Amino acid sequence: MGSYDVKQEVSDKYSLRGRVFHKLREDILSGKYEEHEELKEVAIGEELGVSRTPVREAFRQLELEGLIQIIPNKGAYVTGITENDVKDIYVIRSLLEGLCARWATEHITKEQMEEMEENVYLAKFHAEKGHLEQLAELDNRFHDIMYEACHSKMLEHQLKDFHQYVLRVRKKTLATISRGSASNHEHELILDAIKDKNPDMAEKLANDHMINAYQNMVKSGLYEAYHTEKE
Amino acid sequence: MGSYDVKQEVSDKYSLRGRVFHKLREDILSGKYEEHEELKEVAIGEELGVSRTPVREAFRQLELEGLIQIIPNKGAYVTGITENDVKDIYVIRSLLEGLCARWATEHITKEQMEEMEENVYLAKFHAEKGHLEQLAELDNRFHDIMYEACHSKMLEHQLKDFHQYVLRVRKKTLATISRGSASNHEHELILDAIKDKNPDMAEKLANDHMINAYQNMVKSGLYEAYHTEKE
DNA sequence: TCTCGTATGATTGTATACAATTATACGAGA
DNA sequence: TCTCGTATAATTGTATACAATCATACGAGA
Repeated sequence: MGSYDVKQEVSDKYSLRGRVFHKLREDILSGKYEEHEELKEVAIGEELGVSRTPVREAFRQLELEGLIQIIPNKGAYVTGITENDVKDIYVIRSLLEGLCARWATEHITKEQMEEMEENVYLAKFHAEKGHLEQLAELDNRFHDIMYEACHSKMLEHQLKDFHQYVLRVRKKTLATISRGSASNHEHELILDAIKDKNPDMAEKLANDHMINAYQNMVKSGLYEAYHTEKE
Repeated sequence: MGSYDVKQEVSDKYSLRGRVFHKLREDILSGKYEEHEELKEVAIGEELGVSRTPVREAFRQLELEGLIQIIPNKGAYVTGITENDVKDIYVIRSLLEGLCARWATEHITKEQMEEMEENVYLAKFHAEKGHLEQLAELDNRFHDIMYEACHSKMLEHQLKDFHQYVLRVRKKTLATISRGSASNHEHELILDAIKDKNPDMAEKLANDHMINAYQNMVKSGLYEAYHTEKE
């Protein structure tokens, strides 16, 4: 594990606040709440069986993630995530994943390199066997390794944030073996570029990898099925 | 104002939580606390004359910003910001400001364009007069306009976050008239590229603008004077 | 002397009570 | 009927009380 554990993993799951935070984020991202809908502390608290305190703390975090807007002494209103937001995130991620790959080329450790190789090798196996669940897991892990390997706390933080943000959408996009297989092949190319100490190539490949992931998502129509808003 | 007011402006200044949040962020960024130093809720509360509740909520926000790390049932520890972090932020910002300029070229409104022109014109005046304070203010505003003009909630959010993050450092870098003047000239070039509907040029100029800002900061030695950590 | 377990204190997690603010409803006056 | 002001209710902001967890100190036993 990297020295910088992303927030969700360290302070969550075992606290009420963390559970509330994740539940609300999931609900907002999955479209349970209407845009501009008001979230009331007591209502959420009762629904989840907790008091207002953890709910309030979760609200503060959601606000910082841009998922809700808190107007002092008034209320909390969901901001939601639109199709355009997702598109924008993928373009931004494309740039940052490229930078990450570039920096990883310079800073990756022997251990990280070995885990990447193992990851790609294993993924190839699961792709052939049609193991979607494992494939998705390995895909996540590949990116996490690269985030850690880039040796930049700031960049790692940003990318993990975005990754979380689009996780639900992304999960569905990998739900086809063909994309999963293609994705893993792209991972392999990025890995080779890093091995060859070719930062330009690594950056470009990582750029393309994100764009491909997005375009596949749009093409496959899985994304539209997920979001049902009118734009 | 844009449709998406950044969090700090909406829910702060008038709440204890907001004040605590800003105070702690300022203290952490300015190096008041040692790295890995523990922040205790009651101590902070007493120091600022508030109860634990607003302190806790501020902690949750600081954690999400990556400035502190909260270990459940243990404590909150400052993460701080190193020279490397600042360098990374500027590189990341360089990419994102470039993307922002590109998108602004496509989406800027007539009103935003006019405000940009006015901004550059005014800044030229204040640069000649040596008005540092106004120059810094206009510089901030120029970037804010561009963030709004790019018409991407996500990108605007990210860039405003980073902007806040390095604000203290940046303020000092503009504290020389020569850089302020050069910076404004670069703004003018970006503005011209946007006016000419030349996204490639706008992107490249915005990239360079950030890199220049960072290099000037390093060269001038203002940054080293600010941070006193051993790396 | 060392180790381990227990007890005590400190600190955070959560719930609740109270204060402040905002929204709404209702009625008086024009 | 309309407007405005007041009263009331609802909601958030803050403080505090209590519960749970963790760290430390101390002493019993080997």
